[in-house]
Amino acid sequence: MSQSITIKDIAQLLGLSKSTVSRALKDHPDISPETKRAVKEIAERLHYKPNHVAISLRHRKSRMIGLLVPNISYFFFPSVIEGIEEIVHQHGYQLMILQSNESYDREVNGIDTMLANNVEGILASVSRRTEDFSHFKNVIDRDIPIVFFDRVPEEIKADMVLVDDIRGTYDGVKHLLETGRKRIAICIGHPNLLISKNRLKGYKMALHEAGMEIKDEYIISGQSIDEVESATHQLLNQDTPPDGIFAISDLTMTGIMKSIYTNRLRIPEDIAVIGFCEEPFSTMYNPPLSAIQPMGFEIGKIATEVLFNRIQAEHSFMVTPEIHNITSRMVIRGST
Amino acid sequence: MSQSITIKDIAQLLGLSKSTVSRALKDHPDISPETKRAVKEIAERLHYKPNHVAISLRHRKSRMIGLLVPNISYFFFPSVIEGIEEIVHQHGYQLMILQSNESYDREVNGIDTMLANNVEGILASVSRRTEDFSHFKNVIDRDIPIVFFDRVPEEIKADMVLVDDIRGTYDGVKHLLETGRKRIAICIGHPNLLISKNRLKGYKMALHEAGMEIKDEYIISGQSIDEVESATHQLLNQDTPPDGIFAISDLTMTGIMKSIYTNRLRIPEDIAVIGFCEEPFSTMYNPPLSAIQPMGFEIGKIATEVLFNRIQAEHSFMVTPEIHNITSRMVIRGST
DNA sequence: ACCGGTTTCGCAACCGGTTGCGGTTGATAA
DNA sequence: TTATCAACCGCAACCGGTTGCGAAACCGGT
Repeated sequence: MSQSITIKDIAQLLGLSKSTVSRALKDHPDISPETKRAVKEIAERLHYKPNHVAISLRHRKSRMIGLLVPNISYFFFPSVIEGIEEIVHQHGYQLMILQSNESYDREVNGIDTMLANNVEGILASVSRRTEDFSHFKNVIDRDIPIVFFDRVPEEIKADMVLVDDIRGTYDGVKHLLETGRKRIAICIGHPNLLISKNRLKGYKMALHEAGMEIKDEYIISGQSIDEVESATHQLLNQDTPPDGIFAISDLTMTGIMKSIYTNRLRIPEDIAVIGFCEEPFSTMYNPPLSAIQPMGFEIGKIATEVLFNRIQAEHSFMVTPEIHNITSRMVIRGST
Repeated sequence: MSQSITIKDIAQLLGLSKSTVSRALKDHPDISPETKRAVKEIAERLHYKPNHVAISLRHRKSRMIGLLVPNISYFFFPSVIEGIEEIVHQHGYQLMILQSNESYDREVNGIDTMLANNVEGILASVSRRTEDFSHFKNVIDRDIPIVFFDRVPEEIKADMVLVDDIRGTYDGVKHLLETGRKRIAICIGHPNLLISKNRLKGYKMALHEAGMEIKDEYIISGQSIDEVESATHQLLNQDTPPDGIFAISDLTMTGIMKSIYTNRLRIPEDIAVIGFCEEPFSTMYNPPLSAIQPMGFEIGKIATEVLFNRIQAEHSFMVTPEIHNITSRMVIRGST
């Protein structure tokens, strides 16, 4: 009972050849109805399950999509993955998830194992430490469709799906201005990432448009909750502390809120808070936060749809890559 | 440039046979040093990468571990996955993650694809809707090691790794009692799950030991944040509302806190809160929560270590299954 | 010159399915 | 009776590696 049963077993039991069994199982017209019935019945009875590995080897196709993410912990990416899974399963594919953990080596490694496992397409969000993108060029050279999302490389020609970073930040900061805030700070992430640059750009645009000065001491950053928390602590304890703050991500938001709590500031009386923040986190705080929803679920869905379009298209490399900007939604709650 | 290069390509280029190339690449003693050098050099130059699918087919081994979880969204499971990945990668294996999304069919399906992909071992946390466990028996019959964690089936003989649910809840409730709370409520999850039963048991033990009555109206439940929130709302607005509440999980904690916030109750003056809650969520609330840390990271690590022990042992089915209880850590913060 | 032993490599089967092509059988038409 | 053709099925190669076994080539010893 320990070995799984194969086409050969069925063939021997019925005195047929492997080929006949194989064809019978997939309703090939060359096979007589009686043979088909017999084969299918015994296959059913023995719980025959085709071996994906063998099929993958023969067809050079695996019905698997590779997903490369920096991490799946806590924020944002879980939502993206939910969106991805929905589409992937609609197509009868499986998802192979690899985490880079923000390590360049593991990212390269992950791409390698995906290729070695014959994935038919790749969804990727790059590590913040990645500055050499040749492993991705490799994928493209091998004609394997790849779609980047959220954290995208600037210099690669491929499909991209991302939130409208500039617009989202611009809207958020503008909303702070409209509610009367005069000293608005921002906390950004790793400067390597395009999203950091773009979100900072949106911040500056909004301030500039309002004729306000951009002060360097109101621009802080951090890679972890703790780093953000202490950076925020410094920010809040300077001579002219900000009266509004924009958080670039769920992670930075957490650090900021912790610092505000320990500084016993009242929200929104003392300081207003808004930023990119995914459900359900924005409503875990007290008061619930006004937020720009990055809509990870939609990003995942759209990126996967784009990917399947490429997979199904012939000569996908001929089609020019597209950039999809997802417009994020701003929800106003008690923090502004 | 689009096709990946194979052992055959190298063989032809050097006028050797496939077998010689294969052996040269893995330093087989039968091959002369010069041949090895030549083969390795050209393999390097052509970026030869062995095809995992072919190897998997031949060896009936994939160097892949299958992970089945209800979902990877938001709470708890991401931490577990981090722990799992650490060990899996230490062994040079890859992780294949499947989500059941709390659906029985998708759980069965997920197990099937894992088997079809020749995973060498399975880590599983069952869906709350699962009541028939024959798909797991299947795995065991095929001699594929499987380790359950957190949400484990009661009637299957296999290794289990779980937090000490009874003890954790007992400790938490006892702590509420020690800080003077008299009317302690609990919010549990789906009654199908052993963890719900056990955690409820710990709650009753603590109350019983203190000579206190167990009131049904203080035992609420919910499957989603919204359900928990409205159940908590009812709980808090009855004639004799509780002055302490225990949350069975991060998810229920979120619903409880939302309800407490909207009811404008003060923590811990009006009501004390404690429960199973993973970092960093327990510190996102205001005040930061006293919590029993389920230690997902450790669970993942230990479950995976147990699994690899099984994989490496011969006749793993001979060894009697073990149950590993992880003692959770209680951290007291501002909410009690 | 012959024998035994080592070194080095190739043949072919195998893992589990898939598929082009060719063969056998029986019925039908000429 | 024989040529024709469809219906049905098997042979064998293939995907990309792995491996048992045998063989050729070369060695030194006698």
